[in-house]
Amino acid sequence: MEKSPRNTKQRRTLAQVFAGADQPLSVEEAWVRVRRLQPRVALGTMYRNVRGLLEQGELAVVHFPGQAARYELEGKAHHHHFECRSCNQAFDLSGCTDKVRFKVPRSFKVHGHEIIVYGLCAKCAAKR
Amino acid sequence: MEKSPRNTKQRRTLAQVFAGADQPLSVEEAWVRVRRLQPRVALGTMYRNVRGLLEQGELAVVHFPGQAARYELEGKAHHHHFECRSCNQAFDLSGCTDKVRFKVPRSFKVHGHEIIVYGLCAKCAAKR
DNA sequence: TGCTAATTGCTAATCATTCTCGTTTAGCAG
DNA sequence: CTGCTAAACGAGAATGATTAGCAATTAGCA
Repeated sequence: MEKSPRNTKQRRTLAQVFAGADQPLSVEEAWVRVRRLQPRVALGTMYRNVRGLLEQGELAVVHFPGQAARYELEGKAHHHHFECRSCNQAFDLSGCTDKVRFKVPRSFKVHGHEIIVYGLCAKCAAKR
Repeated sequence: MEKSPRNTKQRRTLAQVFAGADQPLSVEEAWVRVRRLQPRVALGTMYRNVRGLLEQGELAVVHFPGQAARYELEGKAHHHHFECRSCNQAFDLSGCTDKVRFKVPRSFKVHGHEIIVYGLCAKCAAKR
């Protein structure tokens, strides 16, 4: 047989936090939320579980240049992200012009792509 | 008056290495090449100078999810990157379908975007 | 209810990057 | 050409994110 991931309380709480999140969370951001529901969870456990959920395909990574990795529930429609250069928050951008064609050499094998748009979010843009 | 960046030997060698590079280099990759021309350069100095050149607008950063930052000469034509998931090398992709339109809320201010295509490079794809 | 391997909490270790500090040196004044 | 001073250097310690190691817990099946 394969593996048998256990349904621990901290794993459940973590999944619950991501399910209730409206934007990608870093491990530490998630940790803060998890501890509100269940104090005394180790940060290391957070990393382990995030990795676990990631491998099970329940979470997806979102990388922002120069920042800690963030995660969100997998299975959303194909979308990309916006990063505010002022407050560093991450936002989801629905849709992606699928016309995106890149001049990748034929010999290369394309698995996917990632697009990050950056600038200022509404709040930060208003402050100027 | 402003600042006065000194024209040191290590700064010159570093610029020279980037000028001769055909792909984005991480600080450590650049370090290896610099030391071939000039042994006994400290890694910390590499970071300092990369940052300096970056601030002077002579270098541009390229971030690859989960990897150390890479740098390349600034001023190339608008282009994006390909990351090989097997050998982790970075390749330049010329051009960018400028039709790329994202559904960013009007209130957001867009500064730019970054696209990363990932998969297998020619060499790694052939090994399968 | 009991057993055992998966999981946890805690701590030490790693990696990339930045910082500190005493020493060297670019580049201008004399 | 010689001196001076702040910028830059080298070496190593410090930081932040993430992973690994290990003894103590515990989920889940017999």
